[in-house]
Amino acid sequence: MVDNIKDRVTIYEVAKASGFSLATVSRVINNQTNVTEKTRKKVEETIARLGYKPSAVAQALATNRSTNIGVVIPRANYVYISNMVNGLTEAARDRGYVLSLFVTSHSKDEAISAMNKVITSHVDGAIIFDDELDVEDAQKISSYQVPVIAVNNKVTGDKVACLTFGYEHLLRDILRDYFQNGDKKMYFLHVHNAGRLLARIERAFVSTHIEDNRNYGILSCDDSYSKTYLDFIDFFKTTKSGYFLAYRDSIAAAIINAARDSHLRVPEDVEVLSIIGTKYANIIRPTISSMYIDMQLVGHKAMEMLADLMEGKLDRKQIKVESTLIKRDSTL
Amino acid sequence: MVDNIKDRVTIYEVAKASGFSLATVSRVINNQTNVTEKTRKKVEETIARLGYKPSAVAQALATNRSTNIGVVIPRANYVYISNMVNGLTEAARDRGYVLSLFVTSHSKDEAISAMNKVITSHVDGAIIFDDELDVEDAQKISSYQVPVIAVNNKVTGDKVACLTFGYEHLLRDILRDYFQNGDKKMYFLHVHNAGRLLARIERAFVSTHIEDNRNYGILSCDDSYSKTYLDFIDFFKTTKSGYFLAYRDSIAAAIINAARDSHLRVPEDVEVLSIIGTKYANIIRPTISSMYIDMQLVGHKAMEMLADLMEGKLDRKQIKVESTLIKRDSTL
DNA sequence: TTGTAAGCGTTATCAG
DNA sequence: CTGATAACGCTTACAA
Repeated sequence: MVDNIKDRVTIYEVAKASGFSLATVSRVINNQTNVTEKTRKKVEETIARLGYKPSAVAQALATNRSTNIGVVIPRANYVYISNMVNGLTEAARDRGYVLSLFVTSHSKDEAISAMNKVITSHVDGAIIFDDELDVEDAQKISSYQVPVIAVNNKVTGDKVACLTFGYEHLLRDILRDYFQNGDKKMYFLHVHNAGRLLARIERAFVSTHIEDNRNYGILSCDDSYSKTYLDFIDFFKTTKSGYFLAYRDSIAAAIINAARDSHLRVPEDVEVLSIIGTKYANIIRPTISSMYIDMQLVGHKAMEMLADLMEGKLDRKQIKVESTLIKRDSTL
Repeated sequence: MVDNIKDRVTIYEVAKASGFSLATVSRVINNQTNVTEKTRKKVEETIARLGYKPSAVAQALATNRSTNIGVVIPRANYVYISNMVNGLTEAARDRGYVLSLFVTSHSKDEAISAMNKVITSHVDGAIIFDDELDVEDAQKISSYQVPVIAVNNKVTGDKVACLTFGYEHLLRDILRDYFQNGDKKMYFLHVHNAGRLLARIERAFVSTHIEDNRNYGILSCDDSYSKTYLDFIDFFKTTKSGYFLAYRDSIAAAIINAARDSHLRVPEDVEVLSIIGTKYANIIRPTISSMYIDMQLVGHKAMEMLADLMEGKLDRKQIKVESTLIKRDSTL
């Protein structure tokens, strides 16, 4: 076993113990070919015996590559973010990279400080999925020679590429289809400060209604299940029907539960569509129709783009992932 | 292979441009006191002008501290794990640490390889929450001078401490209480390979029943909503009542939905308790009674322990976080 | 095939 | 208060 009193074993000690030079040991570590099989064996044996592990820090300094990827996100525990992170970790691992997490907690200050840390951290590349950061920030970081993939943010530049989400198109289709066949007034659940994505979708909602000369409603709500539930218990005292577009499953569930508790039928009286659908949309009764993007896949794609960008062989610098409609029981 | 137009600005260039030495610039960077205000100003001005950011890699090599914490987890997108990770990131950020994520995908090989990466990565400490890793692994990593907090795994050692979850106690209380007042047969939902925690809880379930000379059932199920739902649709064709303990909310929801679709009443005919409760337990109808541990808090605690351990001032090397029962509508 | 030695960008220990 | 200079652990020409 390993002696745990002393400091880490270094390449020097391996060299000395094996009777070879630093360079040779280094070659063995890095699987270089120009080493005799005999030498390699001996060195590997001493490495195993001493329990030597190369220091990624020293390697990074020497090679100017850290094999670290920075990931900037507002929080780690939103379902769609953690799904993306999981996709990223898998794809990163397959390529030999390690992820470093930088969370911004939805504040601009934290976001700026996160960006600075990303730069000092000497990551080989970064994935940024954060509404607090805008085009300038992404470009700033790339001016430090850090290739960046911006998620949900249209940015381009020398070492910057982006992966955006396509919701508007699908939303317009859904709305126009509903204009044909549906009869309820449509409401958009506005959440204050819920970010660019929701804002964009809301704009699409509004403009489609205006273009088609339709009446619509915007309802402000809290990004919390309980609060929204209570608000809608109130709302349904006077309003007895409607088609509601909610940001996430939990908000959609709040509306559904409030509707039912107000003796309204879903979807006959009240229809609900969740914009960011997760697997929970399928568990809640009635199941919630939703727009869906596979965020694990997004993670994989983003990592793939980043790897290509780092190697300078990324051709398409803008990729759009389209959402799909998953029709369930909360809509007709 | 590197074709960067312009390399990063280094401390050398700042020194040259400002007319001071490396040492002085370094002092300014590190906010040392022994620098004239005038000098500091000048240096800071050049730093800003050149856009210089110190290299964390070089700092790490020089100081032998990376300000990185390794986090080993099976996946990033389980709700309770991502909650813990979010707690960790917050607590880490407050202490100036950055998290590096190592995911093991539930495989022993990946787990071993993750551990090796943790060691090579030169992290200042590690948090391990992974069932593939056992006591030896945690001790091995700590033999590399890496302080470790093992979550959900009782380990001790020089640089190792642990944070475990208390479910058994509460479970026994719940069961014994039910033995007094309840009348249904209790079933435990066994999920193959769902890890140590569930296995431990299952043992407590069985032993309590045996001690009290009670009849019980163990049902094997898949860790998937849809499969479990179908299984229970089948199950409820012959069995018309029961008290079911399910690992997670989604499994509990599958039972509830299957029961209702089989015209059984919840909780009158079928009672369900979720072991790892999340916020979704409160959204599903009927709301799901569950045992609960605040995983974000666990993240904070774990980081706090690690910080103390790293500074050699951790007194309690074993901390147990007790779960609480949240009584909702799926049990009587 | 192997060894020597010069970096990589910092910090830290000395002197001055 | 400031400046040389030697580490830190590894890679990589360049030599042998």
